[in-house]
Amino acid sequence: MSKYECDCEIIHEDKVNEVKTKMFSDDEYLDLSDLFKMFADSTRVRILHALEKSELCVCDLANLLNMTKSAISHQLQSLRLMNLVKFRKEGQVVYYSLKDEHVKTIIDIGFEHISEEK
Amino acid sequence: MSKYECDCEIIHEDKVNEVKTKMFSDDEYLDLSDLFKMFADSTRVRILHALEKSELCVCDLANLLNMTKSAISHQLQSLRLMNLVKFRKEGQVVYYSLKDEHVKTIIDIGFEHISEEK
DNA sequence: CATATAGTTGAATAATTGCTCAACTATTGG
DNA sequence: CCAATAGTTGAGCAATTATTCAACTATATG
Repeated sequence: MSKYECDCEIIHEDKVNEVKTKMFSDDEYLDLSDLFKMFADSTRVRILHALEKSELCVCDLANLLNMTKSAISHQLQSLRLMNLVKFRKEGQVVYYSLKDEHVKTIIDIGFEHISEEK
Repeated sequence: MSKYECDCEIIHEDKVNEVKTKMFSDDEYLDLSDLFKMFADSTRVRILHALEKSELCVCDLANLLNMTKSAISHQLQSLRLMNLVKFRKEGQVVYYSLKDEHVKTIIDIGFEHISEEK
């Protein structure tokens, strides 16, 4: 079917077919890219990096990043939906923290990559 | 200065100040989020995952993903700019491959994270 | 109960961005 | 030189999205 929508001939059919067997489903790539979208905004990555250092409330994050509570809260909702942060409520205050170690590992490798560019 | 733009009081000033000393510069977070933008689109992440399996030309990728050469080429330009892929030209054919191991590591941890959600 | 603060939420706006389309370059083969 | 194919590139369109704004809930305190 690819042949009908792609605007060129297969150059290396064997290689393409072999790679095709090793690829995942479209849904898995969509899930994966949705996950990385969380790291693809500097506000969210700053939130994640801050939470890596300490549990913080919305107000703390707003002060740290010099942004409104609303802006921070919106981003925290996205991060919650992607299972990257968890929270606990104590009175009026909602404390956020990282859900697991994946976040730290991903950010660390990212920093490693951009450091090597220089 | 934060006090004038943030719409709330600092709740935990000590924690916030401590985290502040551990944070990186705004530019570094911008670079980092730019890097993760490359993984934040399902087309690009499929290209990267395919190149992890084998060196491929633009035509191969277009066939594999059932997209036009133009769309693939545009994405490859972005990936080149972010130093994630390299290429070699052989006649009319341009072969792309991954530039280093960071891509594989980042994708692997991403898959690990979304697999654990189920 | 009234007030103040922490936080959430939905709509709207502005900016970003992925793909298409058309035109272009480069290389190969007749 | 001409035709065909691989690949690139820029403009434009459509869709996505980050932040703002205003209204809202929830909790604590007097």
